[in-house]
Amino acid sequence: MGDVAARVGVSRQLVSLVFRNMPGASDATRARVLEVAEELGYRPDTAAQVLRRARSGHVGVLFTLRHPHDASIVEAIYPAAERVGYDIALGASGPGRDERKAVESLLAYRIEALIVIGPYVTPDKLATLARQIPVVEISRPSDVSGVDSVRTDDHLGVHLAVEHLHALGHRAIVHVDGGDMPGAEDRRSGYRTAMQTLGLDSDIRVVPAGYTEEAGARAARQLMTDGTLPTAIVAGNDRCAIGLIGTFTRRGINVPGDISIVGYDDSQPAGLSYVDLTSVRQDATQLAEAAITAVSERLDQGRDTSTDIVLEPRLVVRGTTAAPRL
Amino acid sequence: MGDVAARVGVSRQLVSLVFRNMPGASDATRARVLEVAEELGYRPDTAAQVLRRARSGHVGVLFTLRHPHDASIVEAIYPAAERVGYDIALGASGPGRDERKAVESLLAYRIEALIVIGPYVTPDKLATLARQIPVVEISRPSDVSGVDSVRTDDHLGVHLAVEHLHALGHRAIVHVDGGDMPGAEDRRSGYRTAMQTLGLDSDIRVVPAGYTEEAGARAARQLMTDGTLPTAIVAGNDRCAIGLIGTFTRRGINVPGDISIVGYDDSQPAGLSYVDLTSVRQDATQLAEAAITAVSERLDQGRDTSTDIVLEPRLVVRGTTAAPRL
DNA sequence: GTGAAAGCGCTAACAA
DNA sequence: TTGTTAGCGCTTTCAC
Repeated sequence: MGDVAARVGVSRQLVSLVFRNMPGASDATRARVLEVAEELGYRPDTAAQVLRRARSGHVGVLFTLRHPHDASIVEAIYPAAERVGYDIALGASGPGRDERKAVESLLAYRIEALIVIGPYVTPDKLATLARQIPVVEISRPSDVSGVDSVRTDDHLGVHLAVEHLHALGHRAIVHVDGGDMPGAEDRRSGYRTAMQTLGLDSDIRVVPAGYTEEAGARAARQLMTDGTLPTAIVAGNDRCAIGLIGTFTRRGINVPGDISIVGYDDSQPAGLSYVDLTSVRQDATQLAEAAITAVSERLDQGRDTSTDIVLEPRLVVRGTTAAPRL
Repeated sequence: MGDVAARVGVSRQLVSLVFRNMPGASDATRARVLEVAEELGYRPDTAAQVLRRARSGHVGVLFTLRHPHDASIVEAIYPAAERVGYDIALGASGPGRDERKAVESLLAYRIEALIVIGPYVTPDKLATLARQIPVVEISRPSDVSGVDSVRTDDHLGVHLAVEHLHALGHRAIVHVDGGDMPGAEDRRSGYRTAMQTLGLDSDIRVVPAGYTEEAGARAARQLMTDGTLPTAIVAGNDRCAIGLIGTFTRRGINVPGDISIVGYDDSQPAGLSYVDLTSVRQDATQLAEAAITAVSERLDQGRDTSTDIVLEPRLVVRGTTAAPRL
């Protein structure tokens, strides 16, 4: 930095101002500084900035690499964070890296807040974290005080799915659920109340599964073993739905001819031409923005009460749902 | 840190030693320091460490969030890096975050080397980078001097796939390729020479596609339009294979009954029960370890020549390949 | 717009 | 094992 300053013939703090886009330097000087910096290959050192500043300006994001929908959220977090002036520090967890280590490492970077995507952090761990920095959990209603949550209205989302199937003429609608994954409980209860509202109490049936293709595949096999298939299924999420479809199709059961299937998330695979899955859309961009907004409110506006932001889901009708065969 | 030292009744540098696992502190003191640190919630500040040390001890990893196989590699990089004492700084690129920004930000963290996973960095950009720090490219043979590369022998991998199909009795074997994606060129040429070696010159046919499900789906539609289908396909990668299978299956073409399909990567979806895809395995763990080894050789052993590490692929036979229908 | 001075939290080199 | 000293690259404050 000294080199740049010397070469341009200005002071070091002027160079610092320029790089931080602060007022105090003329446009000409600004341009000159940037030009010389480029020439010299100078780049401000993040570590030094973080060390010197009172605040690090970094928000940690804890995520797993396995879920396409989570990946979309991570992607959307970057531009959202940029808009409010925060940098992102990524922490991956998964086999080979437990989330404890990932969190420790993020904290060592002095992150000011943590956004948690995905299901693998226990509530009490979150509570401990929340005592140190603001924590926002995406996709799961947080029962932990001090932790904000951002999610879509899963109750309503499943309601939309069930209504859609009912409108097509289905009555035997099964819910293949997400077990204890984020949002699964709300989706289950949404299914139950929707069925009741539509007068289908006696058709209520929940098959326990999970948020993976393999869980969907297992549920499909179980349904086939059990005897008569339902005419429609609301799956816990898209991955589960895809596992169901793959398994049914392999056994000669046609989707949507023999059975209609609705997914949840409207993640990238749902839109693929040969999948063409009817799904409940959880907008990744909206979730990301809401999460960053929650962070910014805590950090920049001094909010100190928990918030639970609930976004509205939307049903995206595609080719895996049709009227039941008569 | 001062607090911890004071509380234990030792010097600050002793505390520093303990946290860096350096010799010079007795076991008893070590335990006491750790205990008090825990109690006080003390954690060494990474920014300060990086700033002070001559070397940052960080290796950057540039990746996209879209490919399951890349995700597996990222996961495997963590334990590999830990073993040689490096920390990982993740930089995601994708829609919402271009790789230029991602790289800039990693560089600003003073990373000592960069591992690039995936295809989106242009060779001349890599060359520029390689002048600043060691760069390792995973999955693609690097044509850029100064850039190391780690990959599997794609030529051989496809050869194994073609041989397997030939042994089952196939002759009309098509390659649905990966376009200009990493490794695609080698896979194409591997296909050609394998076909020639087996005396199937006249059956050689390459359909241009890409590394995504949708590219596979398009290729499948094109093959169906073209008239007679081949009896077997070697796909550019697993995602492409899955797109092929999905599209064929939807049109009533049975896999492997009507057509056998081999993927490439042996990524997570290949092993799913209802996919059960025969595929060429590229071991993510091995790739990750080799990449870290290459980094460590440059950084710790002073290697200054480029290296190109080629791992051996292995064919994993599953359910999407069978003898052709007579 | 400048220049001087201080210090973020840590590591390193050395002598004790 | 300890204390001392110095300084990583930057931001901040203040008087000019």
